[in-house]
Amino acid sequence: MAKSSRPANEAADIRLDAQLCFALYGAAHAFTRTYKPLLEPLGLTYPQYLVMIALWEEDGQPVKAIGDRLGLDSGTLSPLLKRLEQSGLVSRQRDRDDERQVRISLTQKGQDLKSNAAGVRAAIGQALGCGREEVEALRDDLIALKKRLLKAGQ
Amino acid sequence: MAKSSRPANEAADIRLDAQLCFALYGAAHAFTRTYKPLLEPLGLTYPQYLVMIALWEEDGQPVKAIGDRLGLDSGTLSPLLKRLEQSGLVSRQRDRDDERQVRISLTQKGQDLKSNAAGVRAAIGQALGCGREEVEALRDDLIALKKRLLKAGQ
DNA sequence: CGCAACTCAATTGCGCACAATCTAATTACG
DNA sequence: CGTAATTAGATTGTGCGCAATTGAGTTGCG
Repeated sequence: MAKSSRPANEAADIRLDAQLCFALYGAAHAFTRTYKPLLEPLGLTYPQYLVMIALWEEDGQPVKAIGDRLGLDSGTLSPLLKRLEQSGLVSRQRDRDDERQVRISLTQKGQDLKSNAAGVRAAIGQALGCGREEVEALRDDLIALKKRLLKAGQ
Repeated sequence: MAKSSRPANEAADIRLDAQLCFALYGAAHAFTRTYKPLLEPLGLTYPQYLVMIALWEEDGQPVKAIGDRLGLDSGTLSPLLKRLEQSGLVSRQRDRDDERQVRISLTQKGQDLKSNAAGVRAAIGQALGCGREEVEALRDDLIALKKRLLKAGQ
């Protein structure tokens, strides 16, 4: 049974609260708002933090690889990486074997920042305020959802 | 047991794929990418579509109410609403009883657009490619997640 | 009443997101 | 070999998202 009042024709229910996309939109914004005060002391925005994680996982990646990893293109990454460079966290150098590529490397300062990330992660865990299993289940559902959406768009 | 290879200390797992926030970030982007070609014929962006849904639910709302509903502030809404006005979908007029407020009303064209929204919704349902129950469960999890995050940030 | 506190909307400035375009470098192929 | 097609990254332009500020309007309180 439906859990609350519904229009007669369920298929046409266009209300915001009925829609998965709106719930996703709101939850994503809530997440970045939660991160903001945690990342501010590190001098990072949330997308910059994602790039740093990608680099902590594997240093020296070309821009393209980072873009594939995060689902971003050069139009977003080029200026973002330039800001990270200005912050002294990464350096950028052309690959000698393929001069089209620009490899992004962590500076010492960028590597050192990784230790702070554990604290951020812990604070987020607190804010989530629910068990690891729940979080992992939701995460996996979202990954599956993303795959279905991307596949549907070819 | 863990479902895949993991660093020794699970609590410190900072990998992108381990994180709920990244899954959420990716799913949200995948959603707006799925919407984009569907909304383009209507001349709407995804956030504009959300505003239109809010107005189809209740016409004549002040900017503040729309902002509360969508979690956006006037810095985002003022220019967005101006664009909707230029598209001929809404009109804006100051409330006579409280001249601080600007009420947003649907034009005839804005009201007519609602019928197209059903098609958009159906196409998204196709792209989701999974049962209504699953979608609703995920939606409710996300709404709960959002509430927890916002509460944690006071 | 009169002034302080508050509320609403708009604006400015910065950063992300993405389409479209451009340049340079590499690869494929005749 | 040489030209066409492809690929990487940067740039430009538009729109969202949000903090901070501004200014007009309203409310509260002595």
